[in-house]
Amino acid sequence: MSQQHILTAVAWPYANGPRHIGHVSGFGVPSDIFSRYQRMAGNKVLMVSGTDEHGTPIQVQADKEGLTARELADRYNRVIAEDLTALGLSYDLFTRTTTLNHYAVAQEIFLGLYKNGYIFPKTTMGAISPSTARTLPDRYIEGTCPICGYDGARGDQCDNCGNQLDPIDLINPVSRINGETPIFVETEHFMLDLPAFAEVLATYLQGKQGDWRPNVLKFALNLLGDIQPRAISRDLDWGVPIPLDGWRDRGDKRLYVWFDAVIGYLSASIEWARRSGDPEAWRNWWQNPDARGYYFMGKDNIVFHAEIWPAMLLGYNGQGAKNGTAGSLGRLDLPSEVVSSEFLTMEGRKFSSSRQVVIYVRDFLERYDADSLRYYIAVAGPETQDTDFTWSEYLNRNNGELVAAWGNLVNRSISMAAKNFGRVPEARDLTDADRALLDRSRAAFPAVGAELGRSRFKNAVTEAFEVVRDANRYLAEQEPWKIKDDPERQGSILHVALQVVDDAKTLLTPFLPQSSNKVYTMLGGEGVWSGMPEIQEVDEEGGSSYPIITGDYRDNARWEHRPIKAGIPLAPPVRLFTKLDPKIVDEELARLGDA
RNA sequence: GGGGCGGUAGCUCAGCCGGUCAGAGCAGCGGACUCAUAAUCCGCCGGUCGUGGGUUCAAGUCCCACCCGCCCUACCA
Repeated sequence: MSQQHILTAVAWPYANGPRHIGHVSGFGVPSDIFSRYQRMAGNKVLMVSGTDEHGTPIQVQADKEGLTARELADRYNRVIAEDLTALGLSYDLFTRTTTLNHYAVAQEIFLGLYKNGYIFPKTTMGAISPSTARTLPDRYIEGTCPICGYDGARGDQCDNCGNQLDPIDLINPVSRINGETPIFVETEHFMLDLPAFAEVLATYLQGKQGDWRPNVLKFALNLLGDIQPRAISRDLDWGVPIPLDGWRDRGDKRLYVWFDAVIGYLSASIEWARRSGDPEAWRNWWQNPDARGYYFMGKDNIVFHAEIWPAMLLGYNGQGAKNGTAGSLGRLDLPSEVVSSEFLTMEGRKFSSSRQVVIYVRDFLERYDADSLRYYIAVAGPETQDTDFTWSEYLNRNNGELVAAWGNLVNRSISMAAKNFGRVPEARDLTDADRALLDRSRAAFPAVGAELGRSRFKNAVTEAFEVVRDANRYLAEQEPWKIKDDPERQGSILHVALQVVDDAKTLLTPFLPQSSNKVYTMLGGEGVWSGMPEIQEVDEEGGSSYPIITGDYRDNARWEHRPIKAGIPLAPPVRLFTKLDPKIVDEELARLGDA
């Protein structure tokens, strides 16, 4: 097998509240399916992420709840980490942006860019709140539109006439946070010189032709058309300090949250290496021409991952128009692939926490199984276009596909064999039909694997399920229950069926790790088949502690057919999935807001 | 305002470079079977592929316009 180093960089969930199933359908589940497959295929995967905890929205939410930003971040960091663990997402490290390590790495990247001349200061006009002295971002200001007279216009745009606005032009501008009138003052910020990377970014992106999903590539290339310098600092006290003399100790200037958040991929890799006992190990994924970096996110993040983050890396490496030299970490690799998902909607509407058009991961998992949600997202999620989540569709998928097709295949095969033989029977004198099914299931490994390798999860899971359907058809045709007078033939049929169940279990492991582990055990497997993540409490330098997600994924799962052994004892099967009562559809719909 | 994505059977969705591309699953209808969480298997029904033009021997599949849904973005002045 290939033994390639693969970095799975998963978008960082924002810690201003719990995450809903739309969020995890965009970054969480796809990235985990991908990582589990890559590990099974023999590659060395490093899957990292964490909570994104800086920025104005966190501060605003904290003010609303009467907490400090840090307290709010602590709360939701823990909630999110627990939810992602419950979903079975196999992070090597899920950390957070408020660690000392992250601050240090983010500042190092800033300094590298600064020294190479890709960051410059600039004075602009900004709105601040007189009572708190905090800056108000444009979208937190509203007033009357100077163009159409609409009185609910936001500082950045009028929702009524669609025109772009400058908050300073609004008539009667007020803060959306507390209603007071903002004042406009000069403020100095640092800008990232994105135009200096236009050329090299174009070359980089052109090289991805045929590799990335076309919509992502087209979008990214298009951005280069009018690329502009972008502010990477904010007037805020909650964030990473700016590591320059005269700025470092200022309480009112911080790095822009997006600037520090994308650096998390690197800082988390470094933190993982330190915790693994080999502090230099991260370099295998970041400074290795044979390594590949896959970034998973929702479509709203493409600009940050396909343009800004590559530009930051290029600048740090000294590879932009102004050249320069690599910083102290050394030259860093750019993303190999940016895998963007579209958006999930909820019963035909946008997810909206305030309108209660939402189902949080936690609430979902209190009532339903993680594998069941993972399956829905894999087979019906927003992979290449927006898709709609409906409870009735979820019920149908769960009951019709997981329970009736796959769960039932496992159940009928094992219980028949357990009842009649008490063990895996011998296979003798295989017929053409037997061989056809066995060949077919074995051939699914390269086919399904190819789809997984290019992040086509919907195709992959559909193809894996074809094996399940073929196996059910095989049993219907062979009718092993009718030939009790010929135990040899009956045993052969059941042996074939169990072999294909075992193959299908392997093929479905990236999607359904928990239930696949059950099948593994039922068929006599020992040890851990597919490793599951766990929360660990770790200490920060200086005393405080925080939860991380990590896990031991050196498990037995391999992406290959394995012959099952005749004679292995079989017990009556346990049920893999829970059949849902149709009435849950109305119950869940009743929980949604009307709006 | 600019850019992007999508609009395919009742439902959820596949359809890459134009020519078995008109598909899958579910639902519905009719059969078979009983090992299995009344699960499974077979068959049938079902779409002028958002609208209107155009290119082509040939267009969901390319071009133009329009309608609808969604996403991103707006420096400086």
